[in-house]
Amino acid sequence: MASIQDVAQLAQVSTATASRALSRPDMVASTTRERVLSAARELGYQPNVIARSLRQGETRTIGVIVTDILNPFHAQLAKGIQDAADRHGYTAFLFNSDEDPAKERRAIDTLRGHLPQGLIIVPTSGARENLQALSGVPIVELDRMSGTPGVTTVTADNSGGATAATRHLISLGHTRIGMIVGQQDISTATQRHDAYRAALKAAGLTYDPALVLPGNHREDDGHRAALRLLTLPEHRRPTALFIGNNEMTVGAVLAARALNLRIPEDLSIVGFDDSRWAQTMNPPLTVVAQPTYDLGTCATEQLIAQLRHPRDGPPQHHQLSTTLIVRHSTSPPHTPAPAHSH
Amino acid sequence: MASIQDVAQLAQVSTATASRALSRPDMVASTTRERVLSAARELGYQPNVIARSLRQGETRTIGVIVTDILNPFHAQLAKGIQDAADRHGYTAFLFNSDEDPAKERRAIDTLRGHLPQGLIIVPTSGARENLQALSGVPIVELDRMSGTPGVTTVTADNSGGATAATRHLISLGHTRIGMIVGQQDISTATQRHDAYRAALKAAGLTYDPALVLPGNHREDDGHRAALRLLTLPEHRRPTALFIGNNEMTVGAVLAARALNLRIPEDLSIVGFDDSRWAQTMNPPLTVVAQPTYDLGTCATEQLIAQLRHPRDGPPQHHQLSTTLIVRHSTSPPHTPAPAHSH
DNA sequence: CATCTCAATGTAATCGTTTGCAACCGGGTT
DNA sequence: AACCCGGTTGCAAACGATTACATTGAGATG
Repeated sequence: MASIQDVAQLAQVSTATASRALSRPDMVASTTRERVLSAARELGYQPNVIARSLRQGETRTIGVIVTDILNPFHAQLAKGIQDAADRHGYTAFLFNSDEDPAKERRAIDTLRGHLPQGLIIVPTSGARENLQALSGVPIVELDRMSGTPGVTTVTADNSGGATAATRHLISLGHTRIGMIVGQQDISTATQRHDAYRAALKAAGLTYDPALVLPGNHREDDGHRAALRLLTLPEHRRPTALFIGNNEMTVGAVLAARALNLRIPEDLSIVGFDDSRWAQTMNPPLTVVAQPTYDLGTCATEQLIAQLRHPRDGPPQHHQLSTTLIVRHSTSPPHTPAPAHSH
Repeated sequence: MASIQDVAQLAQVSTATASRALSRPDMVASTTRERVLSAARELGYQPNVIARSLRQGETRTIGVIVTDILNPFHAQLAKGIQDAADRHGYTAFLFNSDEDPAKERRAIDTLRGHLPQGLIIVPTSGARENLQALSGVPIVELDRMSGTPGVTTVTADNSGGATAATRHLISLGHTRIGMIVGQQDISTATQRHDAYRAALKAAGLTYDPALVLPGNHREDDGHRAALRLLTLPEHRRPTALFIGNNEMTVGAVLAARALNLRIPEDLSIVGFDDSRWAQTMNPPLTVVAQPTYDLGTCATEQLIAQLRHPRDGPPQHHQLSTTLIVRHSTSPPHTPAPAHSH
């Protein structure tokens, strides 16, 4: 691999001038500049980022840690981040924590050695502790908030989305609305849960804890939880489910199918986060859509702005709006044969 | 960030001993070693990978370029690669070419500056040219083969899969089997196409070029192609479709639905590559499944083996087997009302 | 014509590590 | 007592870029 020494030698100048010709064109005479540039071209010279980073103390690299790259939601976040970073001349280093604090810790340590100039992270429940190892590096938390002090956050309007979802079900006439909620220590889960509860209350419906089950964000958690909710005795079984994340929604839909419940006739379902799957499943799923790709780009823009002009002020919190997309998995509840006239 | 100098100073040794204590424990007296290690621990020392790479000329980094991280197939490849790389102490640098040779070129250039020790790539049609910039770096082509000389390849058994898919449809009694095939210059597309053709021939069926349409691997290509095939006059319309990749299959299914064709009664469909979507769509899709994650890990193992023991022999070609999974999107053709008695 | 100025270039230090080589030391051998 | 040996350690040179500072030379100024 050609080094700048080779370029300098071929162009008959010192490495200093060669370097300047390439990165500070106006500091060198035009004739020499040409000589250097053509030498570089001839040798296929590509600057050694490693050496440059070492000298300059800046790597033009940002770290990215998501919890599950196989989840299309995260894949899309990652793509938004990478595209935006690329536009600004930064390289994004992508890691996976698999929702496991220990893996997150390892990712952070590996990252640290690479001297990232900033970090965008979808935090696990251990993030608050793990992130202490990275003091001095600007951090943007994406999608969730771990409560780490001083970090900028970029999230979706979870409350608004959950409120809209719950109101939608209420307006259709549902009174027994179940919810499958994510981990208690993940901000998105609690926000959605709180909003659901508030919306019920605002409509004068009672909040029934028996209709709310926790899950660990994965498909089988959704499956298990849905199975329990949907096998309650007929008069207590929820006629609608609001499910707190995309993966669990898949599990819940499959559980409903396994029980031979028709959607939406026997059970209305609203999921959180739109996806290819939600659009093409049968029937198409009513969901709260998030601006996923934009969440990624927004986080990146924020981070890079911060790298350019280091802030002192309090950390910022950006919230992108969500949209309820009504498809065909929701309808008025099917009133059971023996009319229940109050 | 604490450097090795700080550690050395705190432990009252030279940087040389500090370095050795950390990376060549047996070269230093146990008491000094302890002193250094505890100093390192106390300072939270994390070696600067950049400086180390510069000195050693090896970065313990491998580049990864896939064509579309949003495609679950590629996301899974990426995960397989990252997990395996991690196990061997390598860091994977992930890039996206978006199926665009120019972007692939840029990714390679960026990568080059980071001095990756090897590259795993799902090549675009321009790869053969683009890869010349990386001479000297071991390369493994994954999923597809660009024809670049000297590179190791790790692919799925496309021929076997396509053969099984076609035979399955034939054995059900279909005689007009259409195919939507990927780009001509991508090896997976041509292999699947050739096998399909051969299987038809072996069964004594004629290959009808009008039933074979090309697509660019994306959903809307599949949609468009399927629309054209399925609106052929009744007696020429295919009763079954074999579709050459996962994204296009989505488009084709949606096209069939738009035309109110029932699957499998009016149209049998076999897709290539399994997915969550294929399993949960209605009806569940018959597919040729690929060992996606394993393709990723296999590629990584191959690459790392090569880094350890540089080869001179001819490049190796590994092929992982595929499996036909029969679900409910395929059935015998529905004989039209006016019996077509031979 | 001496001096000053400024643009263009070169010299060499620097970033944090690793590592070849030399130095040192204590103990065994001759 | 001189020598050697092997285990520890330190000194200093790399790696490839950038950049503070020194140098050069040509043209402008007095």
